[in-house]
Amino acid sequence: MKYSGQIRTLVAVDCIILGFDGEEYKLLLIQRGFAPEKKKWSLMGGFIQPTETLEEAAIRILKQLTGLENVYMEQLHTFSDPNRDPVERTIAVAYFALVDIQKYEKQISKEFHAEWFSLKDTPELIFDHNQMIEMAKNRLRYKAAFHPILFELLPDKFTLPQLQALYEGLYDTLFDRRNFSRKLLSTGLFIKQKEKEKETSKKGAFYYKLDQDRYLSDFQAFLKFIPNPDKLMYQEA
Amino acid sequence: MKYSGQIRTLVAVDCIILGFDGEEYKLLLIQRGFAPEKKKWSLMGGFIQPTETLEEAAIRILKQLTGLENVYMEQLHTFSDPNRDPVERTIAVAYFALVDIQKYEKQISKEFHAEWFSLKDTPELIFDHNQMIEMAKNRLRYKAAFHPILFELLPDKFTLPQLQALYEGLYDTLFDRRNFSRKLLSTGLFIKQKEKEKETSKKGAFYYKLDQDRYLSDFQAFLKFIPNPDKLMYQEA
DNA sequence: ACAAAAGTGTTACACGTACACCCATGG
DNA sequence: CCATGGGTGTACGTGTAACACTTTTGT
Repeated sequence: MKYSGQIRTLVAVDCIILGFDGEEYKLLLIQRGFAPEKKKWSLMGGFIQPTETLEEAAIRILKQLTGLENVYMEQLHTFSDPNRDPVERTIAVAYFALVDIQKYEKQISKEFHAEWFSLKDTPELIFDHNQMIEMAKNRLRYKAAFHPILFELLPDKFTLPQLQALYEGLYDTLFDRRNFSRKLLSTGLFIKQKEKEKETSKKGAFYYKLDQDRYLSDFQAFLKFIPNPDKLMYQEA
Repeated sequence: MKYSGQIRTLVAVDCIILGFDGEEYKLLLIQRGFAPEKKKWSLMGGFIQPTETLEEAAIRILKQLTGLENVYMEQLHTFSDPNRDPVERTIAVAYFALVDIQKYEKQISKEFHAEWFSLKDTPELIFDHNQMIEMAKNRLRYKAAFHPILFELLPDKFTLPQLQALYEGLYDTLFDRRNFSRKLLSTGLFIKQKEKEKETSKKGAFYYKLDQDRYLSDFQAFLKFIPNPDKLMYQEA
């Protein structure tokens, strides 16, 4: 039995993959290998398969095209302009992913004509992909303001200066060193390491690691609006 | 020209319509008129048509089934479990809408077997609709904590006690009257009216109206996390 | 006159912000 | 030994939370 009198459409998944190289935000793009718009830069994308969910499709596509696995990913928005794809009507569900750029930088570039671009200087992309990226940027800014999410972009060990550069880059602002470190450390999410990073400065900066347990349990901690937020539970999904 | 070798699927739109009757949050449901699950309660839904966007489909469906127009609506999430609809694979894009329950209460109920249910006591719905509602609840709580959005649920004129009940209902908490009114009035979003509402109390409570201009321009004002948020622009879409 | 709900004022505390100094190290 | 960047401490102001009293009016 089927529903009658209704149209069926293609459903695509597009992944916005963001990284941070220590100085600025990066976006992973590929050169589209088939028509239309062949050779033009594009988000990683593909069509959903009969037995998988959108999440599974996004994970599959990410792995196929980049080798990346176990990365932070969330559904962003579904795009549906009837003419967004000139070939045939296609609904596109956009996901955005946050990855540790160093961990994967090498293996990616060769195999699939993939390349990291500066997020501030994104080329013109196919279809509505530029719009998707705009939305992803906004979502990330929004979410990072309340949730400890940006650590997904850093290596396991990172320094406070690195962390600060990460936040400063996202909001295009400068933070006071002292206030920044106090605020971040007061969350109790970080474990100070004994080693120092000595590449970038003479004194060296201590490494920190994320306290994974607290990270997972405190992810929701944010609401100033509610008097006693401790008693409430929030989750977006 | 078409993309070859790919499946096409049905795409449905489901609307989660929320209201507030002065005491509690309400949810508008209809009795499904066709198989499967005929007669079971369901969200308002329908299939996307060839030349419309998802947004347009949501607006169309809302109007067809309820007569409602010009209401607050935003895309919530896209659901894609391969077996979520037993008849045939269907991707569902959920939207949630906030409506002034009084404005439309009467005209709805008769025509389409629609009914308001208490949000706290939602019946068992078809497919994954209960899950959609859960997500809508969370999204609303999340968003209302930072954005002046709940006014969409109130009539043009409303009192501070009503407003407080609205917030208390959403977060299932009690607020201090004095602090609450100070905080809300300090936003400058409200215009005090000369008339009072005298039904519910002896003294009567002054009516307020939303300052539409400020409402639209201050909608983004929220971020505590960033030192000088005035200089930044945020928007989710 | 009293009860019930609306409206306003004050104070203490916490948090965010601004700002100055000390520390460690490589050249 | 000095320049550079990392780390810590303190004072001030703003905003939030806790709390008590007055006002209005129907019965």
